Amino acid sequence: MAEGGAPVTMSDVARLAGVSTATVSRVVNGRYGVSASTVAHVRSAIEQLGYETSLVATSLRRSRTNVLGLVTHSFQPYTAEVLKGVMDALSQSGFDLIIYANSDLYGTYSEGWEKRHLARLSGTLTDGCIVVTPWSKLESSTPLVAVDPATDSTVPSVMADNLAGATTAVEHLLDLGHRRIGFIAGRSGLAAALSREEGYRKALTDAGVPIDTTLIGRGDFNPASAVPLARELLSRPDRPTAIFAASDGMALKVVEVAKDLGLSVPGDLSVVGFDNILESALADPGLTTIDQSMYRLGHEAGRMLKSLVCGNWRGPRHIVLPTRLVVRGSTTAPRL
Amino acid sequence: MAEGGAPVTMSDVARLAGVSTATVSRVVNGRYGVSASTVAHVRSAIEQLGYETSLVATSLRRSRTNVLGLVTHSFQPYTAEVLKGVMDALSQSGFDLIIYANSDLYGTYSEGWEKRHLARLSGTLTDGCIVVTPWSKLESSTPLVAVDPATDSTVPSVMADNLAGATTAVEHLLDLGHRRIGFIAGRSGLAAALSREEGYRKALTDAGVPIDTTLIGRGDFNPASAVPLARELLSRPDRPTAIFAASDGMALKVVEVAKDLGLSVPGDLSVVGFDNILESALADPGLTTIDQSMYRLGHEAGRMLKSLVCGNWRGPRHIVLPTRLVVRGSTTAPRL
DNA sequence: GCTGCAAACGTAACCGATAACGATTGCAAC
DNA sequence: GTTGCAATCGTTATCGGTTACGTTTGCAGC
Repeated sequence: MAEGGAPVTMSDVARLAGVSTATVSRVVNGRYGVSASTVAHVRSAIEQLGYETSLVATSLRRSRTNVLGLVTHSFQPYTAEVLKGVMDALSQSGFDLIIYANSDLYGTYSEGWEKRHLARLSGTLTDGCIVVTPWSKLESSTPLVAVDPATDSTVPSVMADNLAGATTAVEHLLDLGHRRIGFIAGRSGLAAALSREEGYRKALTDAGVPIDTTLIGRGDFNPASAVPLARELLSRPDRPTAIFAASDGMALKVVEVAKDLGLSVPGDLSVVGFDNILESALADPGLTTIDQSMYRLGHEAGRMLKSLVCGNWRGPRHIVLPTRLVVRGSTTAPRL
Repeated sequence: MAEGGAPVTMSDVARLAGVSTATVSRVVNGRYGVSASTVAHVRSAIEQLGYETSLVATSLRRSRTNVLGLVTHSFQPYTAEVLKGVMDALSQSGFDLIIYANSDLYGTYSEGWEKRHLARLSGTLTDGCIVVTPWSKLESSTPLVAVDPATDSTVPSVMADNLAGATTAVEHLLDLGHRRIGFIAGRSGLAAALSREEGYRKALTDAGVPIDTTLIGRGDFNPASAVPLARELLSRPDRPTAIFAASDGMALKVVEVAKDLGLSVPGDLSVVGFDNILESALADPGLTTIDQSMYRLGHEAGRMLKSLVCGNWRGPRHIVLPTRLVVRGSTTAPRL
């Protein structure tokens, strides 16, 4: 009966077992004060009708639901990685996870989306939420953890050490002997983009290399945005010998453009990215990049939220995870 | 106030606006019968308190929630593709999507999981559900659509034409001149695995090539399961000149094993997969495969469920989507 | 036989929102 | 002035499950 009638409710069970719904509730929740024979009757009635408690009704009555939420506005590949991390962190914890996705604004993103849906879930359906969004100013009556949040986030958060990662990336190029290093930035206004640019500047400054702002292009993390920027940088007579892009997606586009222009990578141009997405490992040549494990971000966020909900979180409100330089074929020493 | 107190309810709004909750409800739902000035008052109170309707309370009271569910036991990459398809199908439809993921059994899958959670959601929280699971025997009081279901599914479903796809794959190898073609099967008991094996046998039979059962290895769709099978097949003195694997994940492992054994692909061995996952396009050599767009499966499932919920579905109960042969570098004519 | 106590179970209020219904008011038509 | 209709808004039952509280029952102790 895939298209059966009304769902089985607790009162259906109570009627069949000849008891009140209160007793059924006590049996379902394993509470004290029900005789063994009554428990047996009720259980048999539950079995017979195929009864399952309604998440909605329970949520409404109880303050705790043992369900955590995850709210995100889009479903990029990295979101899936975060998700896996969260699920592993919640594994065997007794918490289930609900991911709420809105259809109306998919693609045409508008700020405030998460806020609305957070309010619709928290306090009722979920005991707490993980928010994967670059925007901030979130509030909720239940605990919140933001993954990769905006700069001014007051909400507990988990993010990668973008500053150190970017610094390491550029230091790698400097160590190889590069001095003219271009940079393709991410969308301004995002914490990650800012820190990565700061890391670029810091590494150069620390090495005593003056910063040439004409070597900096403003992308927006969208791979396509890197194409015209790379084309411009690489068409210059005094083109850079290396380019650091604030994301792997943009970095891979840089490689593409370089090849189009007849430049070899890494022979004529070294390229470093940031993120370590799957394509980077499989690309030819492999892309040297900074690994920020989205899986780990999700895992930490899950761990943190779980503890926050249980009221036993003792760690810092903001977690910063280390990054790792992954050297592949896209970088080498510059030609003399 | 990220950690505020109790959530704002409708009666809070009603109190502040000096009206009853009924009036607030009418304003929220844009119903007729409220004076313009009252509407203004209520709206201002809503704004002031930051009120949002509770999904839970609405679900309990109403029969319709405009929320659809998606239940899956694990989060593979292909699940994410399905998800994207579903979300696009639901875009601008007024339906939101909830994905329910259980933590306790993540990894240690047990049958019946979906059934329990379907019961907890349907009839209350969701107006209908998409189920991504190889198991069947599902029931629900609201419409259901299964993606890639088991053989005996009575539930409306969407799946790829596995039989035709597999037949095409093997025909491609036959056309190239191969006659000794190995096969690595998927987990038995799954509809997809069965149909793909049937396609393998059909193509050979149609071509008048006798079936050598010693060339068939039983994997389980898990890439790792293909390793020992490939090793055995390729260590034989009369090793096959081509191998068709029931999934890309397994096919890529076959290529790895072949290389380990000093065989070149496609020189010494042609390999065909099934699925067309991202890695297949990026692998070296590119993997010839059968494209079954998980995105499209999800998209069709979303469209179907939406119509089923609205009661205006006129199509067939079971949708079978065509597949497409994608020829890449991993296949060529056998050496003489 | 009466009291005391605890186990066992039912009753009813409650969670937040909705909708059927009833009550009130305003306004126009006769 | 009265009637009728429609607009407006409050009251209340209701959804399914939980829980504080009250009632009944059984049994031991005096």
